[in-house]
Amino acid sequence: MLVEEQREPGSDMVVEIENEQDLALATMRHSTAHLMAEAVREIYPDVKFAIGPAIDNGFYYDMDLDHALTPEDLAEIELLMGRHREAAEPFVRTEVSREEALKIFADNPYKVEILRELPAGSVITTYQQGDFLDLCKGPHVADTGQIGAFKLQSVAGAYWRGDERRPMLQRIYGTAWPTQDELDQYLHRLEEAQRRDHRKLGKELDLFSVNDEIGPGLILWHPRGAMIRYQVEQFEQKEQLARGYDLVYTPHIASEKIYQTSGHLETYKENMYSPMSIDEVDYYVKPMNCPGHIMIYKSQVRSYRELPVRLAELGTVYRYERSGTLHGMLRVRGFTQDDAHIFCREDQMIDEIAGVIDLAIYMADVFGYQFQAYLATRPEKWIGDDATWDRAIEGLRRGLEQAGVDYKLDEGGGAFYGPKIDIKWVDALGREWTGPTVQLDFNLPQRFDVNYIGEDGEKHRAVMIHRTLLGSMERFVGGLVEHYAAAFPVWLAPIQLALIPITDDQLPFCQQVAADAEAAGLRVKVFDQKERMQAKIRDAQMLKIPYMLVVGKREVEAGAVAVRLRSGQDLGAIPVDQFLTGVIARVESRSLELTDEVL
RNA sequence: GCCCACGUAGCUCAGUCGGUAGAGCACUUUCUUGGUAAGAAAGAGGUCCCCGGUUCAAGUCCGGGCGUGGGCUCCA
Repeated sequence: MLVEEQREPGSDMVVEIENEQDLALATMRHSTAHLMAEAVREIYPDVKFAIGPAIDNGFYYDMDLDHALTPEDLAEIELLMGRHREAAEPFVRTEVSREEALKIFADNPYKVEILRELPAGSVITTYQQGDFLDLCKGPHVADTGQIGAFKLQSVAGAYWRGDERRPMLQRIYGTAWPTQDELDQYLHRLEEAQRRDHRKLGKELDLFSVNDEIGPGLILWHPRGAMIRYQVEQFEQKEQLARGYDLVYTPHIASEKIYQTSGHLETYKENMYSPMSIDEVDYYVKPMNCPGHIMIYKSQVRSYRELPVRLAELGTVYRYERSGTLHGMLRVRGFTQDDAHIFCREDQMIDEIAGVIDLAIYMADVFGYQFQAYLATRPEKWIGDDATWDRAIEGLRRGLEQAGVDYKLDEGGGAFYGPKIDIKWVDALGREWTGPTVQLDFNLPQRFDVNYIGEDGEKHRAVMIHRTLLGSMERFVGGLVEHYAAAFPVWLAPIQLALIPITDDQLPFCQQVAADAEAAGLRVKVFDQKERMQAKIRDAQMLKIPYMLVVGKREVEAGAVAVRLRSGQDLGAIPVDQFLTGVIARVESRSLELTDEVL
């Protein structure tokens, strides 16, 4: 395993270090954090620094400061940083005893707390550049002149030690790169990400909204967004049926009895909404689909012959998420999971796991994502016994190998009730998204006594696998919007064809083509408003409609359409039949591209 | 929930020192029938997020609430 996570007091590098280059970059970024601290202290001598690690793409420093920092302050700090960089101040490393260090940093409660946690005899290092001295394990670059191009990005609040009961500190985020060119490229990537923001595009293309009066974190799917979701759902459901899953539906509310048995009222209550009383029994809106699926499994005595039982549901759940955590479609309070639970014998476990992974890879391929798998092992708090955990982790490992997937270990990242595989999708911008998860559960089968009758005529505990492929429809479609920058492949595009008559004389022909296309199952919009053709093309372009079919006198006479792609490419006139046949083929093959020799 | 910022027409945003509101797009009507990213004119459209306070006077200042955004924590 190459992943190494360093969490050193006072000099964290909260970042994956996989090679020398990563280390050099992280070192430079961490030094930039010190450079920033030097500048901040020059302006605000009373500042007390907490920790300032390197992170992905940059660094931050947490500080206790009475003055509330503004973006204007950041510009001033940057300016000072530039001067200290030009001065090429050497980073001087000094070893001191813990007692000496406690004296040096006596007026900084954060550094003192860090020091107190270190063993009494340990050797402490400090680094000084200019007249700024900091407690720090290092390493650092030789002098501030070695620091590349940087930019301070934002001020945010952050709890000391990430603990909401501790003081709220101010955190300055920055980014740093070896060269100005790389910095510019990074800033450009950030702009691109903003341009693709699903909240912005969702509004522009009329895909979804949230509404104050409906409530925060609750998504209203508009017709075009709903069409994308519908296509995704139909595709996935059919694929699951083909792979031996059975579809089920379970109620949105359930009595408290089931959540007592499942343990959710003990361990998950803070995420559940207040109950409603029906005939003097408390009913909860479901936060998870598992209990319902378990009751379906348990509705009859199961023989080893009928396993595995794979129950799938697009299950809508509601969870209380704290207001500050809500984010567009990516973090919401009500969402629909593409959930499934597989009940099987232990000897079927590896095949089932491999089967889920195979399906997950297929989904990634269809939507054009790269992916990275993680195997999450036993956390500090856990239930069950060693042997079961070992067999389960081995099962997941062999499932991954059988599916031929490379993976990284996420040591201790499993749930208390079982280990899991997480697959992260890597989108067009190289960002990771929550993707499929395959989770083994030792807890619920025991609580609900989930079993089957074996060949020996005895009861055996069934293995229970939770799995989701897309996660939730909200998060998945939100992610898709950003992945494709809302330029959806034809099979997903809410509107696939724009019919654009040049004058009203071509309107009847356009309406006929539209009717033919719709009869063939395509989604069409005729641009019949009283506007010039250029304006209609612009409208269609803004909606990112894959194919714009311009029809003038020449096309009507030829029984053709002039095909313009949303890329701006002009394919010229194509006979209507030939064009429709080509598009239908692309829809059926779920092609990610709009053209090839067929069109 | 916590820290910071923000909330003005359907959308994107102006609004100076406190003197009761503006643009572009979209919408409606009229004119225009135009060959690959916006033809022209007119009209309509407002609880300036909500509640309270200061003031002769509040979109503007102050307090509280709600919502949104950037983070912390958490997560599908």
